[in-house]
Amino acid sequence: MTQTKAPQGRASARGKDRPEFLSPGGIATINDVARYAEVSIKTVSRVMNNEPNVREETRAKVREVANRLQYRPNLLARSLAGARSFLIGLLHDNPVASYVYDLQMGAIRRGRLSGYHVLSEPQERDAPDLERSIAGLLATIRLDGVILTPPLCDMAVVLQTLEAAGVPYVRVAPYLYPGRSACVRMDDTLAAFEMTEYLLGLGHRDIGFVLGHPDHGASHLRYEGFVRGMRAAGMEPRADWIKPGYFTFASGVEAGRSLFSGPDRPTAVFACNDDTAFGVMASAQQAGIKVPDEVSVVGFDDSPGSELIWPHLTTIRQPVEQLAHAAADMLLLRASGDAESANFNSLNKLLPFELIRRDSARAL
Amino acid sequence: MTQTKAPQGRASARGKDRPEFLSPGGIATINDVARYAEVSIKTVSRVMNNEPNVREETRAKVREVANRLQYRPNLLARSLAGARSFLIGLLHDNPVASYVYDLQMGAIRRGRLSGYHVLSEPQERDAPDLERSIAGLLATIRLDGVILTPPLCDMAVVLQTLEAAGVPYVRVAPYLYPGRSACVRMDDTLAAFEMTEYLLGLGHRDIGFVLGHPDHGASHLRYEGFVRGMRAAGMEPRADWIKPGYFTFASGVEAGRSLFSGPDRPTAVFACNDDTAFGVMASAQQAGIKVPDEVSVVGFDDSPGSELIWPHLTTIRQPVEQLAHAAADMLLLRASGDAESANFNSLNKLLPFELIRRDSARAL
DNA sequence: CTGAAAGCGCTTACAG
DNA sequence: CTGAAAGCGCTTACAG
Repeated sequence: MTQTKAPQGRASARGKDRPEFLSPGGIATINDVARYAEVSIKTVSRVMNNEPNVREETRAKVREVANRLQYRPNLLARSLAGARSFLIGLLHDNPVASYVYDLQMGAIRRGRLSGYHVLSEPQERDAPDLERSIAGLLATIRLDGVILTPPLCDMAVVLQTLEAAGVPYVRVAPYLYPGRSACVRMDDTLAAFEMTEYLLGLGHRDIGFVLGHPDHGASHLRYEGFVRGMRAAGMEPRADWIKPGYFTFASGVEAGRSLFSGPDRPTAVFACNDDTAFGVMASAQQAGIKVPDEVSVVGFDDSPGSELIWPHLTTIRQPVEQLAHAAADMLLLRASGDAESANFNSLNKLLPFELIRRDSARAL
Repeated sequence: MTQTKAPQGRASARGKDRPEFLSPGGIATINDVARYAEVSIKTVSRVMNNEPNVREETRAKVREVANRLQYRPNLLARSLAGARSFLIGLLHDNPVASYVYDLQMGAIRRGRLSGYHVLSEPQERDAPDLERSIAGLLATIRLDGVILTPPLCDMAVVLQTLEAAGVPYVRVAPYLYPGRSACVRMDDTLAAFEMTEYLLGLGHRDIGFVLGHPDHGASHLRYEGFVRGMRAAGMEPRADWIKPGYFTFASGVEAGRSLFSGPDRPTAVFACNDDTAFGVMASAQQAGIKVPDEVSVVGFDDSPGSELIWPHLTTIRQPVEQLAHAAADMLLLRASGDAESANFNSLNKLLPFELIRRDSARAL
């Protein structure tokens, strides 16, 4: 009963005789709480997990002791013993830092509501050992779920690896393999359609388009929206005004150079993302063509730079953080068993976008 | 010996009779490897951890089996049993997404070399329960180390909480409490000094300065560099040209509005970071003052926007990713016991910056 | 409503 | 050079 051992560090605190009083840097365990509350560790476990079948009086006592000892269940021990790891992974390979950052914050914020943590795992989609890398991650850490972002979310090998490991995943803004998994998206095609309508409404007829990276589904969806928008107005896009692009500033410069090379040029350019639009604007300025007086330029993303550039960029605001928040939400609901896992894969959430009118597009 | 049980999921695979053959989604454990290699789990453990005292022949056999079964030690189990968690935390509360993102990538990349993962943990510095939040994190997950970023790295309560929990930490770009912990930094003062010299070299004498957020040590260090640079040239900064700022675009606009309000205005403005510089440039343009023809503007950070804005921003490039890489390096060396933990707290690494001359500053 | 036992997949501390 | 035992801090499955 009366133990005289001095407080000890973690390594030496092994064995049945843990110090009677927690050492300064010592962290209380379920055993400490059980001992002080004079119940079994199973009862402590029940209280901490809000399980039923505990007398209210007992529950209160355990809570009080846990509070006093500042007890926090060890996540690692819970993971090892139980069916959940309280960890979700965010797999990404995306050049736009702000996009990845926002996704991450969304996942982290939703995770915190349920005691979950997020592991940010960059992956290189061209790496020859991509499969090994992901499979290794899943074997090393038992993730309760994974959020897959473009372009990884459209790679069969990635999906297969996750499925083989039996790890639930939600895809953000997927393009290929519809219905194969739970998804969270916004309607890229509709957004591009509306942006096209907006340009047409400003009187533009000669509209150029700069494609996005072909690996990213969004490139194709946005292009489709552009084409549909033109056709809905009885027009056909001019093939020589459709330029390749890679979601980069440089590719926007390149596209602009080509678009603005002769006298026969578009009065508006729709770039597949903001960085590309910035490049287009830069090349216009270099060519002495004024934006928006002589050419309107619009983008897609509402990235931080869009209010920095001059003139401010008209663009589409994506609910990036909310997408990841919703994805994490699906995963956590499933992990907690609240959701019907049966049709988990058919979940498909659509979030709204917003057309942000700034100064880079103007009536003809 | 001959088990007829069908492959089972994780939950039902408990007990001594694990399936003889791993189920499709099943993950090999140390027991599987030991059984197939006909050694004890301790020997497998030795091989996986590259410990000595294993016959080369035995080692090879274990390696072969581990490879065949695609065995990966379970991180959670290693953490629980051992002294290391293979997890490091990155605590941040910073408005600049690209800064946090780069730090994270640096930590992740260094971590991977040693099988470590990074937990990104945003914290609100003004939250009343900041201490509880961090202490809770540390109690929940046994982190092997924490990387502390500005402004959290200068908050006594944060340092105390980490120290009380006995978790080693490295501070990135700290300002207060020198020598209290291992640090990684660049010389903000010298960088600002050199930027000031550069402006002076261009013939500017009337130089305004926009301060950064007072919570961030970098603000003070950079201001100090500016003052020193001026004094080294025999000049004293004009007090009415020192404007408050908060590292934000809006505060740059505000500062610019004030600086450019009358005819008696500076010929150059040194903003404490890029976002602020962008704001200063915007307000110059609104006031009809041309950059760089009528006023030079320089920033600090080399953020993604600095090549987007027109004219391109002259600024200081910080080695952000490398800072976090170096911080993680210190932590991991310590965790692996290679480093002398004794003087760990006196480690202090200085990384080089670079003055990036672009187009926003010009000779008078 | 409560608890004793077994086990998660590893490492530690020892013994030989 | 190798292994048996105990333990990390929890949850699961079961018994009462």
